[in-house]
Amino acid sequence: MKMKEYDFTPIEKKWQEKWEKENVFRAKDGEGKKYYVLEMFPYPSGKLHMGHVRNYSIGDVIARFKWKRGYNVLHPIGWDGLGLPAENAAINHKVEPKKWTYENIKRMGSQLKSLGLTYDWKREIATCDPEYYRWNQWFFLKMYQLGLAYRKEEWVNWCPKCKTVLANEQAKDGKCWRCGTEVEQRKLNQWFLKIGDYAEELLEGHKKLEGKWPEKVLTMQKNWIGRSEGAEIDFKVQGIEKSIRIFTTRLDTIYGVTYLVLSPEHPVLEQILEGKLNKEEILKWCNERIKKKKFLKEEVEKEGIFTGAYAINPYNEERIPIWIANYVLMEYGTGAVMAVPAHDQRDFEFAKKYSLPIKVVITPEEGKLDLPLEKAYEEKGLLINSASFTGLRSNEAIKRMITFAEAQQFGHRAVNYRIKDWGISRERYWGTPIPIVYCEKCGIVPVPENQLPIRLPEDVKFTGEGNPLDTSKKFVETVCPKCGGPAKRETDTMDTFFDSSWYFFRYTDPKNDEKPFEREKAEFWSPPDIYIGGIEHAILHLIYARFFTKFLRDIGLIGFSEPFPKLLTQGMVIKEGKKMSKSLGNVVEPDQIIKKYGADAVRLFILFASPPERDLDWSDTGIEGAYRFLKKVWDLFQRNMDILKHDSKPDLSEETLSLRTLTHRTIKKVTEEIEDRMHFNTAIAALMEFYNGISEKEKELRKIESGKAALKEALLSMLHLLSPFVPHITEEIWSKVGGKGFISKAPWPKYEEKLIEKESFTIVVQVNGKVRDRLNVLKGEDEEAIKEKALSSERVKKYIKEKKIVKFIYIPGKIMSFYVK
RNA sequence: GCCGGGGUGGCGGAAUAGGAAGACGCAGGGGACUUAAAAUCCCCUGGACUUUGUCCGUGCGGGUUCGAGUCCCGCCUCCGGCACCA
Repeated sequence: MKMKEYDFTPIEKKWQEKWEKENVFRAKDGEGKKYYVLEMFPYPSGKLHMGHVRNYSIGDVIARFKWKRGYNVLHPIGWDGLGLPAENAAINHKVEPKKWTYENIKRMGSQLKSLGLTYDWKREIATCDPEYYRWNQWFFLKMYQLGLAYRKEEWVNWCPKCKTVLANEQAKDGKCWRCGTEVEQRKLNQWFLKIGDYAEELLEGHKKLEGKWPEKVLTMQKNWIGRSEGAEIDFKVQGIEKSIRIFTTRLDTIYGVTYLVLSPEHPVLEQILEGKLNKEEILKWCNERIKKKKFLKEEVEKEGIFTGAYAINPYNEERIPIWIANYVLMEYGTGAVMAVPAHDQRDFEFAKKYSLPIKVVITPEEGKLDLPLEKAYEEKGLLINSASFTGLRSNEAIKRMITFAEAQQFGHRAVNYRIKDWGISRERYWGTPIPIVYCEKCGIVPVPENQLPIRLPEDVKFTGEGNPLDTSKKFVETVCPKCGGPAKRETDTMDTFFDSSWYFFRYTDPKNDEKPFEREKAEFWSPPDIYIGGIEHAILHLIYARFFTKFLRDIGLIGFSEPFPKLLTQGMVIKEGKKMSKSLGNVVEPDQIIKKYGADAVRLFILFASPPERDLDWSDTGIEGAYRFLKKVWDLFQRNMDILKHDSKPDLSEETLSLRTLTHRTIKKVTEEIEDRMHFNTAIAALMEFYNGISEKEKELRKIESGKAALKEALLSMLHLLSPFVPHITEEIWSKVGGKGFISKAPWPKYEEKLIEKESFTIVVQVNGKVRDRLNVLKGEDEEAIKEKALSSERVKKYIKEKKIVKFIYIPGKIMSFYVK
């Protein structure tokens, strides 16, 4: 008999077409038990990379598993279509961003389809579609009404090459995240969202996510939000009315303050320096620091300058000098710091450099400080030299000192956050236009809702300099919605993180042209039951989306607060321990691999090689192994076609029992690995063992009727268990053996508990912790009988001899342990 | 510096609640089939030794326990994040 060979190309094409044509994976609003699988949508850069393949294969296994478990599954895909590369393409290759983007979407869409993913393509969205970004504009207007969106002049990171504003996180280490150019500081009018208003809630919400999000991500977010408790205290300035407010977490050290320090950008400087002879000199010094201060890689040498002014410590009325120093940040706290050189290392270094006094006010509870100090003593301890607070422990002193400040009205308890408001303005073209016009008469005027969307104009010039939107007269020149007079449009567009902060709701109602989405639909599907994506979005995207969800709740569009109750962050795909990159020349192209081995083999390998959260080392021989396995599976089914078509029921006859036990154990194992742990590598390993077990017994069992039935049960179970991982080959075999409909939707197999219980066990016998023998024991044998067996074993006897058994432990079904002396 | 997460054969990884360390796969070695090769199949594959078996072995050093890759204490090291945050 000549067997048909495994020829994946036509098989994969055939089933991809069938699935699409017969609308197999359409999510149905409002029906049955729902399951929403979400993967981070891709930026349409032009082609799929292995990271995408991994991300979407993981999601697809879950989606297919849930379909087979009878769920109504929403598994959508879309495109994070706006962003800088489209514009760079326009500059470098003279292609319009729109054309470039949609061509990429088309190409990447067909790449995704070649992987056999279960997306509901009817729900495909693209953020660059005016029908999508109009809702960005709509949300912005709501935020503006609520005071959540506001405009202010702010120092911003400016990339001189991209000629754009960068968020702090896009300016890592002082370099532009895209082009690597050194970032400069500029002061510009910017639009901001008050994410700071939600800082506490964002932190509070983590409690619900514990155990469901990777701890790493939660910690990163916590650090990012950076809550710290302390007090704000006002210091009067001698000679002027104004006082300077500082924030401190160590109020217990306030008797050790020997000077105040202001950030070079501090607004109070103008007043303090009024009338001082060297005012200009000092301001010039400040400006120099502002320009270069941010994002320098190494720690900058501390530098300062005396203002000539003095402040009064409200606790002891002491007169202390006011300095300006480069180590104080304007964007944290109040931009002013009380300096306690004895108990803060930074102040200590500064005080040493400029010969400022160092006054010890905290001493350890046990032992003594060596004086003079060689470095600051930053620990908490007992207060000394602190008037009526002397002798108190730090924590108690802080409490009492705050109470004192509040009673005297020069200070109060305060909480500070590191997280800053979200600057969304980008001086760019390929983004969502901010729906604001500037009227000479009326000032800042929001565009009325009925004028949305404000579309991106097409008569723009891409020169690589400045904002292309400024070059479109048609766009810029408009009329004021309020007075009808001439006005100019805002030409800044929104940060693309705005687009990705709510796209997962749009999937639930993607064609709605009256609202962003229907609440009923959004709430039927969302929140997504699982969200899968790269760890690189641990902070920004995931915090913005959480913030956005709380905002949507506050305007009544949804009724819950956390968008992603369960998060799976997958590791990178690397090769030989290194990140894949063009410069290293170690990029593996999904297209070529699919062509050579087929989508099923690629999926199988990528899921088998490592658990999802770890980095995955791509291996050219590993993919061969996956392909080999599929060929073996194919052949196994080919040569057993007769059995599979035969009508039979497995029984409990003795010679089939071990295979039947293996079958049912494998069902259990694979089910749990997918459902509970999402460790697909071990699920696949179990299936390979299953294959080995079947092929070992195949010949024997084919000879008897009951054996054929057991084989049939095993083979069909295997086919179902394999199908979420390798959907094409299993669909093909399913159709060959006369399976009804699509295996993709046929019910997942169930295991029988009674077949999983083993008839006999191996009991390990240890003497003094070392394995000395293994006993075969039947189910139901009692402890005494087993013990007797163990003690009569020659191997065990040898080690016990005439020694005394001091301790004896028996763990049923596992181990027996003797401790002898 | 601070906060996370790791470290198991030649390699990717497994061991889910403290109970047989190394499942499964890759690579390697040997054999079968073949004129030959590919493909396929079978066997071996942590180390050492005095090889019916014994001892050692999960980054290092201690500890708890009948029993530790797993728990505790102290280090080393790699990766990631944050970093003058008052």
